Amino acid sequence: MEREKNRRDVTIKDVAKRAGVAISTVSRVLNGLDKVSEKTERKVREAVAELGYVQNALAVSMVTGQTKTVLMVVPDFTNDFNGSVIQGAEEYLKARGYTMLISSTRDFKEEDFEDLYRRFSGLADGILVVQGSPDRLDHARWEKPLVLIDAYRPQEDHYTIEIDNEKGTFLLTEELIRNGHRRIGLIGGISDGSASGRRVAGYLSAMERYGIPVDGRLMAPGSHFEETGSLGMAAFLSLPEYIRPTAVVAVNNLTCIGCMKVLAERGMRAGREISLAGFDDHLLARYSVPGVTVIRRPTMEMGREGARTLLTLLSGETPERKRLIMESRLIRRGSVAKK
Amino acid sequence: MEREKNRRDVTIKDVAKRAGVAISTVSRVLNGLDKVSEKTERKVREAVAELGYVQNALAVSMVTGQTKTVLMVVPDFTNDFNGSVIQGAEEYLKARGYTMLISSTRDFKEEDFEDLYRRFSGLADGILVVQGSPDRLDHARWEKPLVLIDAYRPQEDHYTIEIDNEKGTFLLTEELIRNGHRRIGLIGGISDGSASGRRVAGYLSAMERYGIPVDGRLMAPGSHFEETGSLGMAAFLSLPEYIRPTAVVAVNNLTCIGCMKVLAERGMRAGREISLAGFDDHLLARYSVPGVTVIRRPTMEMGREGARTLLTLLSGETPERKRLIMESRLIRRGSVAKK
DNA sequence: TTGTACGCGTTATCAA
DNA sequence: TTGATAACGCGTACAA
Repeated sequence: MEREKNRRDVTIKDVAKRAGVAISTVSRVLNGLDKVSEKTERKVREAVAELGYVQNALAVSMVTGQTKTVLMVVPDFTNDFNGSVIQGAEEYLKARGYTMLISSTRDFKEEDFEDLYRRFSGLADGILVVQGSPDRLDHARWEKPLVLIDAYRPQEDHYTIEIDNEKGTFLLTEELIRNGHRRIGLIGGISDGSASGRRVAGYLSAMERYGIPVDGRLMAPGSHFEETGSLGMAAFLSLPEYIRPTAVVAVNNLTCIGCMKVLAERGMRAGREISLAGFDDHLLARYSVPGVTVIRRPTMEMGREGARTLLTLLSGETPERKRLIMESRLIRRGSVAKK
Repeated sequence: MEREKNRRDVTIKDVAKRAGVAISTVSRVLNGLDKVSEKTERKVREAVAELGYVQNALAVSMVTGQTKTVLMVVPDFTNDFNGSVIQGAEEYLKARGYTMLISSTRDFKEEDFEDLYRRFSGLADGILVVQGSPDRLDHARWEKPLVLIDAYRPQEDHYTIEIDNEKGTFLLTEELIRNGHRRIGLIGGISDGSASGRRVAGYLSAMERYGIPVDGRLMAPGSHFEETGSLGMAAFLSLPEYIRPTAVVAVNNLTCIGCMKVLAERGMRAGREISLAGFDDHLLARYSVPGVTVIRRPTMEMGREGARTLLTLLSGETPERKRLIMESRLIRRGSVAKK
């Protein structure tokens, strides 16, 4: 069935006729560019109000080449880290007259992004990507401004908003060590040169720094999924006691949640049978009893700064730096027990 | 600074020239409408491939009057109910060639929506609103297809995707009663004729059904925020013991979380010092120890069905019913103790 | 200071 | 089966 196209919306032409001026005059008033006499300006504004005219953004985009729209790409919407980043970005963009298109891409495969680029290149002025952790996309095919959030790009081939991931796991591991733990497990993480790899590195460097030999059996690498956490924790718990870690570092929020799930199922508690420290200050970390020691990232702010950087790029200016590394901090809670 | 407008993208004109045909012919091939000889079709496809032509969606929208875009409005992105609904909707839309614009509106005030309507009426074909709970917007100013998710519209003035909210709190309250509780508190909810009011109603009708007099001191109404939960729970805990509720129903996920926060702060646990039952199967309900008895709603599916209904509307057809009431179920966990 | 007219990339109508 | 061309709504040189 056909959708009528001509809703017979009020156009600039109608306004011009009503105000008794040319459409170019209306345009000038609307965009406040050239000089317009007060009298005509008033006439135009009245006509606009009376007719309830609203600019057709599509038509504007056609001629200006700008859409005033930003595309945001996230792995999914159910992860509260992503939700928070989106929130920060959306508020910033909206306040500046930008509109946000959004798409989720669980896989972050090269070809999925090719599709995205194709579909959105005409629709958005720029793109904001929250990078699922193992990621090697080069994004070279997207020719417009691009900002990556939560990505690790030491080669500085793109603008990025990051935190110091290595430092994060370093601090977590150190915190465990300082509480007397030596058999410390690491759950999740993939040493592939991405942000995830930095977290693994942080664990390793803390161990080395404190002279604790790393035991391969206490490392359960994997993608940043809940299941990685559950499997890892379950595996650790079934190790003979003399090997079993007394404390665990979970590499991100999902793996941390997976760990807690297993503990819950077995009637165990973090900080009692085993200590736990993780990334991101999610609901469960904050309000479970005991709370979980975590690295808290400025999630909302990361979204906001990503948006800010993108708009700077869009305005034709050059942001101060390619990599913006934001502060995160260690939050101590009861999940870490003295040994 | 000026952003160059002519990225000199490949246009349909370029393809036409390269293929040695008229642009109208290229358009026909692309849209597969009229008959085109195999030979010319092949020529056109080759030209498209060689030039890497991609349609300018804006220009298409200008002439067709359709944007193939849907606007989704949510109160915020950090609430995992919203995240899950978005996920369901976005996947459905994307799979059908639709693009999703998104905007968050914490307030759900009439005037904020007026703005939204204005800004997006030219940009989206339809709108999908996840309604913050106390809501009386009539949405009359939005003239295109509209679907409300998680709204209560007995007057059937809009298409809605709902669950039976009254039944939800009824079941939760009943569950507490069956476990021997009689002094049952209700936290959150506003009896304003919206979905929130139905939840209050469910509590009241369960109490009545089981012949338990309702004590006004055990009702802590309020908006669906975390703070309503914390304040309510704190207030209950400070009541003298002979009045204090032995169990509490939290009216939504945030209020439930607020309750748990207070319990955590005081070293108390749901199911021990006080029983707790709530709405929505969030992280904390699932994995805290003990888990929380909740009504689980089919969140992802609600998003999907909302999108489906909207696309049905957009295709010019009429959905089977105005109100789609989806099934939710009670999940029993340790937060409810026998009395 | 204001108006005319062209162009943005596409679809759709009408001829050929 | 194909081609030419008028919209779509707007911004903007350029002319007046």
